Amino acid sequence: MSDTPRRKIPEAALGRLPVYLRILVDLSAEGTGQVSSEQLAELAAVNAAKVRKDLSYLGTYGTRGVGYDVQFLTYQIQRELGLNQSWPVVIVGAGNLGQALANFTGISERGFHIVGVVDKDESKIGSLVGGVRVKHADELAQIVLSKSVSIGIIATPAQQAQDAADALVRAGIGSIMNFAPTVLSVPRGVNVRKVDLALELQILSYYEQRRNNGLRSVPTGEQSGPVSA
Amino acid sequence: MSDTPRRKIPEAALGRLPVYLRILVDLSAEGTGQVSSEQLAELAAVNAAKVRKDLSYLGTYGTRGVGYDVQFLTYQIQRELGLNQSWPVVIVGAGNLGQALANFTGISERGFHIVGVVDKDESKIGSLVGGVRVKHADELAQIVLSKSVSIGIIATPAQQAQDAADALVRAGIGSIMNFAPTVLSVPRGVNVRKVDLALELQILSYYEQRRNNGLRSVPTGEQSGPVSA
DNA sequence: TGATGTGAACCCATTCACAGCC
DNA sequence: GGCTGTGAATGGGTTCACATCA
Repeated sequence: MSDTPRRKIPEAALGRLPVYLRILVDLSAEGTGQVSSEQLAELAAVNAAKVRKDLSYLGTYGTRGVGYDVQFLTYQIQRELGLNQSWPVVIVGAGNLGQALANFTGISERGFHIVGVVDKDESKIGSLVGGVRVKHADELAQIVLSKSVSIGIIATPAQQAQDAADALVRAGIGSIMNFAPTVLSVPRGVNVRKVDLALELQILSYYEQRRNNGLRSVPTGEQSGPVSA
Repeated sequence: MSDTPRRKIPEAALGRLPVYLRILVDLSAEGTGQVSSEQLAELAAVNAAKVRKDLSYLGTYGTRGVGYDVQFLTYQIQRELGLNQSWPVVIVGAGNLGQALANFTGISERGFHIVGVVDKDESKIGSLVGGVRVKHADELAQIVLSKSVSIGIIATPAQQAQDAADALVRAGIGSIMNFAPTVLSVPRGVNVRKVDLALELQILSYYEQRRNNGLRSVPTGEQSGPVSA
């Protein structure tokens, strides 16, 4: 009803909205004003029917016989994703990854800004990463509270990830992005997303192994191959 | 057949195998020899039936009434994922992210090793990251060939990601992990996986927005956010 | 006419529930 | 008795195909 759909979007469709969004922003930069589901599908490397169904969860924003207005659709997706506000984010862990994340311009360009980076390691405290000074992990709660942070990023080693999660939850954070290779245990209601590099590589490894089995011999000399008693 | 299942594992199940694997490795380190589907499920935060079905794709490796042998199951998962060999990996892009990835110990600890890092930026060439010297992007094909690399990681800015992909494919690589916020276009048969930080954050943002809507005052229909002035 | 929006069909993934084996 | 392995049931996601409307 009305034009603010509060029904929830299926997880799978939700995961594609940011992809469409980015494409729309690019199209807009090129001066494109209208786009069809077919074109969007092409650019996002998915099926056109899927695009239409995904977008239909937002509301009825297309024009039959014409397509979608790029600007308008951009706005609607942003609003639905909550990107019409800039979310303050705190990063736990100032190692390689934490620093890379803090310095990653894509974050601030897309609706988020880093308001704090904390670490337990005294030698890192005080250094400047991503425009903020690294503070001690003990100050986490204080930062979360004073800056009304609701999204936390865990970029610690695996051993400290659960502690970091606990601290974030205790501080009142509602959503966690976990870069540590651990399954976090958090109370019901806290959103967690996991990004795991090694895990993704291992999946690639599986497909690559299959590719090679049909085509060529084993890539590395390391070992005799997948089969061989 | 029989003992070596060459049928392909469903994508969804495949994505969970590395999670089980990591848990098994941890269990083994603690000296645990046997594990039940129930315990594994608990640790992986999934349903026990799912664990059993997932593992059943590998073969019949459990013992009814007892559970799974940790060592043996570990080996079987590793073998199925192709992790009984160490895959050489090349990284394109030596910026913040590329450096963080190259220095990430989790990679080398889990069946992969970095054999090359390339960049177009002259100022980066020659510097040492992750134990290897950064070379010019022109040398990519030569590295891929001489080291039999089949997995490439794209850690460039969005604008250069497609070029990087093209170069990797031309050099004969079969699998690509894409960290750039772009939908890559590659020939059929090349495996691509995308890891997109901003995209994941935007999904969190959606859930966080919904959380706030039910619980606290809305971050204001228009903006003003959780912070407000 | 041309492209959206969507019921219906299809397909894959998850979960159930129990037969089978230790 | 206990726990795995798996058919069968369920549920979600994708795709089809067409009614609908600018």
